[in-house]
Amino acid sequence: MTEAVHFFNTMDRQLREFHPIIPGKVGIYTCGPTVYNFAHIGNFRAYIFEDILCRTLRLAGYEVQQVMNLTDVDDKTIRDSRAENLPLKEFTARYIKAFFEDLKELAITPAAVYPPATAHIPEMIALIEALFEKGYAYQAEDRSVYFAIDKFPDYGKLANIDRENQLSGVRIKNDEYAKDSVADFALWKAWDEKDGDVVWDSPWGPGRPGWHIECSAMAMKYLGRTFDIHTGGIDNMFPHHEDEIAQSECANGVKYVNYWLHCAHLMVNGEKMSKSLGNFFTLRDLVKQGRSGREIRYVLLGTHYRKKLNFTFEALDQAREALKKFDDFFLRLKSASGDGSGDDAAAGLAAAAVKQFQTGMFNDLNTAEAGAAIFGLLHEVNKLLESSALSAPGAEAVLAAFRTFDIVWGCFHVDRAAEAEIPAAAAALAEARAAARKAKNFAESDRLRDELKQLGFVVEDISGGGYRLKAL
RNA sequence: GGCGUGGUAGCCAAACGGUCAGGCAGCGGUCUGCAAAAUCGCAUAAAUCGGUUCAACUCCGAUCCACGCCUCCA
Repeated sequence: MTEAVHFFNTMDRQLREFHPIIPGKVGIYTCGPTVYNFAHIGNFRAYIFEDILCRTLRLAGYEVQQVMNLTDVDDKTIRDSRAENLPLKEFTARYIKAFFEDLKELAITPAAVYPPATAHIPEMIALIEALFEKGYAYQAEDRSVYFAIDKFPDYGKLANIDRENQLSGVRIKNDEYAKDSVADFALWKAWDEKDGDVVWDSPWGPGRPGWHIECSAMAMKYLGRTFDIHTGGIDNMFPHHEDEIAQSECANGVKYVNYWLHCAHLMVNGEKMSKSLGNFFTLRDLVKQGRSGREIRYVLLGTHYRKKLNFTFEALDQAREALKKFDDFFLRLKSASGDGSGDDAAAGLAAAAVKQFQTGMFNDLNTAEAGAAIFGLLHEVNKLLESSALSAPGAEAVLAAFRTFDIVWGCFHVDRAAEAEIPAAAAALAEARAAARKAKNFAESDRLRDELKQLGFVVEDISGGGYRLKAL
């Protein structure tokens, strides 16, 4: 059983109910990283969006097969590996490793497959051969192989690009191109000196695949000639995705993708964050500054994926406060020992909140609406806790709702295995403070509280004489 | 030049033609030895100018501003 979900399909710019090719199953292809550097959080905005998408589909009852490629051969990987005098494979391995570490830090659920481009050269060659047979590919004087976009009348349908108008102003160096038309893109790039030892044999001579063909070949290998969802950053829409469509549909004669979902940019100080502009933070930078993956995840999922997100440190501060609030809430729930008179109410509130949460997420991933459901539940249940109306069963119903939220949001960690370990020294101080307090020696108890703070712990008194010790 | 997106309170961010978004921060009260946490209450909106309508933040038009794609980019 699956529930109805709606997505905005870039192809026709409409909100559409999602219908998979095979009932109950979804195949998703995502353009992954080019592994020539550490990914920055602008990149991770897209990966978080895709993670949220997959998790939402799972919540709706789908079995999700996500494929994310690793572009481990292209102009930049070759350029930078040579600059460091490293074999390409060794160079990219470093960033592949870093990428997976970063995914883990952000609690991104791994895709089913991460196919590297260099392991799929034969598939790419086969695809180019098919394009040759059907007359869509040609080899130019520079020995590279190009796709002839004039042969594909649908070219531009995704990005809504009109070739005639498009090409006049921008590209003036027509004469420098060996290809027939300036817009034609490379399927196979003939070897040149700059490529060094990065080279494969092909029916057209030594060289390497063009970037676009990598994705087409791997997507259809793992998901079939037509699959459900293709995602990526909006800047990949043209030309990359447009080119994928051209190659794939011309080679196969069938529709390539049913739903295209594109994520808007992450901005910093009002400008796109990108490697080429140099205005980027890597995840590592932020972690080094004491920001957690959890906080960053919370910030990145807070804005609707089709809207630009302006990244600020203030937003990270806000995330920290909000998450702290939830952590505290879970602790109080777990030790709820009221009279139980509010348990039924809590269960009802939890069920309603889950429903609203789903309504939001299933409506084109409206995280803001889902968030309102989450905070609403927090607020109402806090009142029940305040009046000691909640006992274990009621509290458990609420915790269960948060586990459901976390299927998608992945940042609450209701059942984090161990709470931060309390060192013996801190526990002793807290005990001493409790004793001083009991003896109404408040000067001493305040002094001990300050000492605890030095150790990184906050102590909160609970009415009735108890206290709670929390890591700062 | 072509194509496209957006401008909501101090900050972040939704829905919706008529009734509350939500969060963070702030202010006042309750609780507390004092705090903290929680809780109750409060305030601050819809770039500008027109139009449609009984009614517009929500629809239409114009203007201004910002940003993106058209070239490697999530």
